[in-house]
Amino acid sequence: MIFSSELIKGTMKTIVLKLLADNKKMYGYEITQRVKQLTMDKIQITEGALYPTLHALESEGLLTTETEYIGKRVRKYYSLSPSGKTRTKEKVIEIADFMETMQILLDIKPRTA
Amino acid sequence: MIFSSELIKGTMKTIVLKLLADNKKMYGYEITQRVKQLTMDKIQITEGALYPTLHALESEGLLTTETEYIGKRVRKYYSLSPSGKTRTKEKVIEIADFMETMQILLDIKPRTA
DNA sequence: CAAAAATACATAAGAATCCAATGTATTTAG
DNA sequence: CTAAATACATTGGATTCTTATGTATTTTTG
Repeated sequence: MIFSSELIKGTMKTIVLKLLADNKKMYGYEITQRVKQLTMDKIQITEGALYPTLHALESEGLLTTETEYIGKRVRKYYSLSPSGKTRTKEKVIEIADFMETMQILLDIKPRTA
Repeated sequence: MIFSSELIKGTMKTIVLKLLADNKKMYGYEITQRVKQLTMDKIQITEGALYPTLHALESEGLLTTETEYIGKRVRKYYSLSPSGKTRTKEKVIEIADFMETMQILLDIKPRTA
């Protein structure tokens, strides 16, 4: 099952931020592949969605970039800025809280891990 | 805390459908108040968001309506159609699955209820 | 009782966000 | 040598919700 896109709306930024928090630096294509792998293909971040998001986060000052050349190919690495780290924590907490609220509202029992 | 609106995007329809599954019939204003109450003010569904959603669900054939007069005031009740009931189950399962995936991705531990 | 708040419906313009499609270019695998 | 994978990016469009506005009735409160 691939989740309908409207569910992913609103979580894109947080997913990207969280991955960068766990991995120090990543480049765009790597992010799409990592999400695909971590979610067992349930969430597919397309490049048309990712790159605008990365640019938006960068212009908000949450990300910094460094460019590397792999042969002749450009690779653009993204990392969290200090404010990016703070914001990531806030956003993860917000989603966690939101999901608890939704579980009550939709009467979903969380699995005991 | 009120959740940033982009999180709620994509869950509106499911919230409305689930409330109707639990309550047989409800009217618009009642839905906004119930959500507010059930979520302890964390989710506020505005009327500008709700009515278009209700009309969309109705035109998809998931809801049926009946009008009542309370004094001179119109009250429009919404109920699930048979296909609405089916769809509600599907959508709740989808969100439950999505939330589990997000918990893995964001490394969130679900509370043991 | 008059004014304010709550109840109850609704629409319209706009912002935000993501998707699909498209484009370019390099590298690797068959 | 050709196809697939890697890697960047933009554009137009659809969807979805917000803000603002509008109308009207009923209830509460000073």
